[in-house]
Amino acid sequence: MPSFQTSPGTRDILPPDAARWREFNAIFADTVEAAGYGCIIPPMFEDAAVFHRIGEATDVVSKEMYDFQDKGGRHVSLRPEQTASVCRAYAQHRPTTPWKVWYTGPNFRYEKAQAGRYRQFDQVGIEALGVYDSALDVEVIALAWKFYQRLGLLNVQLFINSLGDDGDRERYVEALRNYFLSHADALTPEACQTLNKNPLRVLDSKRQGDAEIIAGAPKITEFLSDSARQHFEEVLEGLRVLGIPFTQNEHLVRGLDYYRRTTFEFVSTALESAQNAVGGGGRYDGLVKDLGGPDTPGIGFALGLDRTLLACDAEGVFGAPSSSVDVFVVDVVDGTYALSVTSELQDAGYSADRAFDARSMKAQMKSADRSGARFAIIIAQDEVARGSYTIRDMTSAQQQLVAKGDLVEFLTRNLGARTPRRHPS
RNA sequence: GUGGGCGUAGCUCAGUUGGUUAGAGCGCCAGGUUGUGGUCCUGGAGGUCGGGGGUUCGAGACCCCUCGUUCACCCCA
Repeated sequence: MPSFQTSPGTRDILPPDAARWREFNAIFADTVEAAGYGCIIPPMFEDAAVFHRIGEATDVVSKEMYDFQDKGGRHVSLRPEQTASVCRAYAQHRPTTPWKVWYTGPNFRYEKAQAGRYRQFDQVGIEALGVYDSALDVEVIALAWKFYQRLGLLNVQLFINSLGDDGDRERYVEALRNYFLSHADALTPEACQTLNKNPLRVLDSKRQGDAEIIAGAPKITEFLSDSARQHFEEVLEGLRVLGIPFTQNEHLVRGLDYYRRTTFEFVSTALESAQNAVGGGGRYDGLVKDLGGPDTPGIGFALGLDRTLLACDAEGVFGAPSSSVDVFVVDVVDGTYALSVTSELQDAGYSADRAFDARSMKAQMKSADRSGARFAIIIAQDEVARGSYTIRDMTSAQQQLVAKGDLVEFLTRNLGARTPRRHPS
């Protein structure tokens, strides 16, 4: 056993998996930037009070916060999500609206790890602030849907619900509380505890014993104001226009207290583990105001990177990219030729690797094979004397001599032209 | 936080009712007429059996504690 290993709920993402993560983020960025969302990078920790706005009664705040006092006595917390940070950023910088941003990065929750759940977990997401229009709800949901499609996921189901406005939500919660209290003897003890903290979340119970009572509970739809109801209808109609299939679920309440009106969740039906929600989001029209900013509507979603990749595995799509270099330089002279040839080829835009420690030609060829390189460039005394290097095509095993000054031209002919990525001047 | 399963080589795992120097496959390294990979053959390196305590003449096997991991609950992505 090694002396040190990763802390519980954290892990190393090694190659080639990390390359897969990068690809995941790149596809996400392409998808949402095409709709006008700009990248935002909020800090990984901030004043714990920012996150308390998520809701004191939520598990995320009451028992999962990674909070501590810093050396200056400030009470800070590692972010458990990024929505609150984005709203804090909006209140702090007051950008013009609509303000549409996207993010990626790790979040932290002190939970016990299990399949698809970690203490440090990555999410990608978008937030759009300053717009009440239901068309924005549709755009946000559609972008998540589009992204899943681009990954190749087929077995993702969209559940959607409306929690109404502030007043609707309060009246509904009250009605639920009364209903559940009158049936408290038939509920599981766990559900009764939840009832004390937040009656809404009793609806979320997966326990068999609660199913019957929940089925008879009042429906949110009966409490929606006319404007909230109309807004919701418009969202559903927009989804139909785009041909995005959805299932209305009146029990979808989600665990964060700031949600208003539209809430939605993406569930992978390919996942057999308990954590099968791969993404979720909704409107949070009061959150910016709660954080001391102007009364500003907002909507967004977050997708769990780890879970979405688990879903990809379950469906056999979006595998880790195969990593390979263009050429592998085998130098059995003294290693200095490999040094300059790899450098020269890299400057020309080709990826080139080599072996170290003056290993035998056989050993170097083995490394060349493992590197996945299409060509091995072999340099021994003979080649040095001739000023031409042996190039071996690793797939056909054909070899030929190429003058050392013609290497780039040879690769251009066989692999296509390349130029290294540079910052445009 | 609660409950169940599991910790033996880098990886996947064997290891008989407790009994000598703990094994295999894969991977890695080195050889197989010294200029050549992917197949094959031979050899080699690599383990304080998660850690600590206990029972015993003797523990990788049994007991306790602990740490880690995994699955589930709770909750969430």
